[in-house]
Amino acid sequence: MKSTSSRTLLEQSKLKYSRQRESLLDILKEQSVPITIDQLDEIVKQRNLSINLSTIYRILDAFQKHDMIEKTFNVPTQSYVIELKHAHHRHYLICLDCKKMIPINHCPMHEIIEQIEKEQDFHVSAHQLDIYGYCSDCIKNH
Amino acid sequence: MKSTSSRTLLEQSKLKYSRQRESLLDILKEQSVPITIDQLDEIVKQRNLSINLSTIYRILDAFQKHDMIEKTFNVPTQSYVIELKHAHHRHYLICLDCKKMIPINHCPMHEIIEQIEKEQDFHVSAHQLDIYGYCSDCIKNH
DNA sequence: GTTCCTGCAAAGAGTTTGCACGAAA
DNA sequence: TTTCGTGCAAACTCTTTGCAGGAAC
Repeated sequence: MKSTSSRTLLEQSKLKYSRQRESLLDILKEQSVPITIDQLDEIVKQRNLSINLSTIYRILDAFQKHDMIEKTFNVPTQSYVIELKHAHHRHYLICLDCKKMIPINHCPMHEIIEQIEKEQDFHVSAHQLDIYGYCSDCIKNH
Repeated sequence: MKSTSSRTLLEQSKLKYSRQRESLLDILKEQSVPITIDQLDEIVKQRNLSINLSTIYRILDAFQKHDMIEKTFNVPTQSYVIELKHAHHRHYLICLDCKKMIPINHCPMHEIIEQIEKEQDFHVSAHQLDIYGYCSDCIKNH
């Protein structure tokens, strides 16, 4: 399975091409879990891509405005994390010890949200759910 | 129903008494929904309580370490919010328009968490859930 | 040729820290 | 008397902004 090229993704999102935008999209596509802006900047530096940090912020803003990424808040590390939007949105188990993020495959919120919309006079359009605890590796080592 | 005095709450949490700590606890106890550090500072100023902002940060740290408050992240406003811990933890419907936070009375996560602990090798100890959308007032006005 | 993206440096917001003084126990 | 909380100012981190040059279309 070959994924859409970053160049095409930019076109589809009606964003101008630039080397910097392509590189950041490439990096985000490789990630299996969300990363911080700091980690993103680190990867950029490791690969000698030479992208200014303020440019990274501006590009992430553009990606967010064009609905290409999700920026959420990771409580245990107290930092923002970024991920490309997936066809089906994801939730994570977050280990309070090693800070690892483990995706949950199915979003368990559908029924709950239906119920809330019925009971409360509120139109739901999104939600955030994170679950904290300890992963099997960290439980073993204690 | 009279709530425990802030002075007693401090004793129970094994924190030294101070005028500043008592005042902040008093303010937090009055709130029906979480508030930002900025809003807390505003209330302090309105009441001429004269508490330095760095002291507010230090006191909130102490409260958090002693498990007296919850500090979460409010996505629509992109800011931290603080609330006293309740006997039963709460989740909120957050209006993307007026930013109002509406508490949900019952946490709907129990069964979901049980299922996750069974399926995945992960010990759950906490979770965060926020639901975003539009409240009835804001729907009316559009 | 026009638009808009980028690098750089500087500014800004929010938060933390060192230190001396003062209050609580 | 000892411990520790507080105010103040300065430092620090993360993020945003203005501007001039350069790349995309």
